[in-house]
Amino acid sequence: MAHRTRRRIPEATVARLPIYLRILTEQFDDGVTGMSSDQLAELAGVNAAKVRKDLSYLGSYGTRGVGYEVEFLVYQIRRELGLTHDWPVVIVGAGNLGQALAGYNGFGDRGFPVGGIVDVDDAKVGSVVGGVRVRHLSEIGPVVKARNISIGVIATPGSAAQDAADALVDAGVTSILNFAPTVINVPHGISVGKVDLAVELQILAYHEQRRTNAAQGSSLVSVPRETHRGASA
Amino acid sequence: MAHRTRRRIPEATVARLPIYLRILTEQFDDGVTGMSSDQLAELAGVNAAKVRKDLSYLGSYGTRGVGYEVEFLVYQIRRELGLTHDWPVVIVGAGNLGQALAGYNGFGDRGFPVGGIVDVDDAKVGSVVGGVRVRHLSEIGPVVKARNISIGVIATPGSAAQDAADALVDAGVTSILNFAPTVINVPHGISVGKVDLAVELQILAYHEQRRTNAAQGSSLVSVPRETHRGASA
DNA sequence: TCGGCTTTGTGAAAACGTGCACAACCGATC
DNA sequence: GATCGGTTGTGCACGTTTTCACAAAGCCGA
Ligand SMILES: NC(=O)c1ccc[n+]([C@@H]2O[C@H](COP(=O)([O-])OP(=O)(O)OC[C@H]3O[C@@H](n4cnc5c(N)ncnc54)[C@H](O)[C@@H]3O)[C@@H](O)[C@H]2O)c1
Ligand SMILES: NC(=O)c1ccc[n+]([C@@H]2O[C@H](COP(=O)([O-])OP(=O)(O)OC[C@H]3O[C@@H](n4cnc5c(N)ncnc54)[C@H](O)[C@@H]3O)[C@@H](O)[C@H]2O)c1
Repeated sequence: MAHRTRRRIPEATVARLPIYLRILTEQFDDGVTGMSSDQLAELAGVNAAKVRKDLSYLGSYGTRGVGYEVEFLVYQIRRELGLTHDWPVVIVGAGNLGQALAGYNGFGDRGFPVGGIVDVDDAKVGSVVGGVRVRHLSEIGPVVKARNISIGVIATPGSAAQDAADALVDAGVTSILNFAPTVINVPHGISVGKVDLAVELQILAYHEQRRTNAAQGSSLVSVPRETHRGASA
Repeated sequence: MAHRTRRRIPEATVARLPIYLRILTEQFDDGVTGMSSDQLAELAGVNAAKVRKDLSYLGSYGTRGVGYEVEFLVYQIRRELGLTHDWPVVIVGAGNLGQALAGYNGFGDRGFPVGGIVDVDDAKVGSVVGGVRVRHLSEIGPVVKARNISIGVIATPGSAAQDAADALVDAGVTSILNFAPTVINVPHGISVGKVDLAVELQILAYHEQRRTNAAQGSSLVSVPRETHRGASA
């Protein structure tokens, strides 16, 4: 019987499964066939209970008193994440980043081969990067359809990111990974992931700043902030 | 009234402040001087109440019935994030990614100039990328101290990431941004951020897979991970 | 000064995520 | 076949984050 609702995995868990997967794959390649949640937790840098709860969403695939069979777990995680087949991606923007990504093997190696690259710059159209010929943005539709691509990567300047997103959606892509430092709007039902370097660095800066403030200031400080009046600054 | 403990901003808020900051800065450059939480929320793709609560951690800097003064808010966010001065970074690994990062202006433009690059490959040591000369990893200590660097970026292969992290920590760096697909161990008190391409793509693959499963299966609504924009408006 | 309109700031509730603790269970050993 | 050490799977309590909803507050025109 089909379940009434398809098992839904918490977003936080989905974000950790790829990490478990990578560790388990490495361990298996090293000849490790079985692991406990404690060992996996250690390698992943998380709590063991969290590992068990995460894995429990896949089903009860562990053996009490023993642990998990690595190969089987790899298979289950791959299945759950939809990694049983390749997901070709199309890259929009063949600049520094786009070229680096296209040439990066860790991309195709993990089941995400570059199925196409497009740009608007005629100087770049026609050149070959990472073994793929750069096409013009206007050809994105056929490119996407030819390989049945559903994931797009935006590597354009921020000012062109929304255009790129629109073009991707028009072409039929339903998931987007955005490297441009811009919030993009997409219709309902399209998934968007983002990688924003400046945000990551600024988060680190915040912690750095707290650290130094805490070190030099006395620990009892309260910030005497005024009620902010006419701060026309 | 006065809190004994230093104001602590929730991590989720810290992660959004850089986005608000970027939007506000752009708007200010476009001549916008005032904004309501609704407008900012629209541009940031989040809920307006969340914007207000986030900003309230900085203090009460809005004006009821009017909104926020953009320039003042920019100043306050920058101050809170510790962006009132530059944070030079040291890059470990001068390969494809390391060179792309070093040559990327959006890095220094936002207050994170590349203060040094190190590698172990003698063929790369001595060359100049992004205006900075590549030094040997063994010189990382002096490089870090010379410019009082506290943030390090790992752009080595995964197999060398832990070594790179250890070298960074030894050199005195207290925050690390890791681009290698490896979990790194660091002593207590060191902040670590990570950017993992494969993880992001695999999260998208999961949602893609659910979508297609749902389409052929029952009529259950799938909830995308991070979709913005209402259809109307 | 007043009242109507707008928007903030924030309590409180709901939703989500984490970690403890332990019963249930497995395999091994005697 | 009973006992034992070891590990899973999960109920529960706790912490964090999001969202709602509304009183308080500012602005403006009458
Ligand atoms: N270079 C890095 O190390 C780095 C790191 C992090 C983030 N980023 C971000 O990645 C994006 C790209 O960076 P980059 O260094 O590759 O820039 P780049 O200028 O080298 O490349 C941008 C490319 O996009 C193309 N382009 C412009 N408008 C387009 C459009 N509408 N459709 C298709 N292509 C279009 C341009 O022709 C160019 O080839 C930027 O948003 C940047 O902020 C770059
Ligand atoms: N290239 C990309 O587009 C891309 C994208 C995302 C993530 N990554 C990740 O970034 C990392 C680097 O990728 P890359 O393509 O630049 O690889 P790369 O092989 O081009 O460069 C790696 C560099 O690190 C140096 N190195 C090796 N061991 C070192 C050590 N112990 N200390 C200092 N330097 C050392 C090597 O000499 C080399 O110059 C990898 O972990 C990769 O998975 C790359």
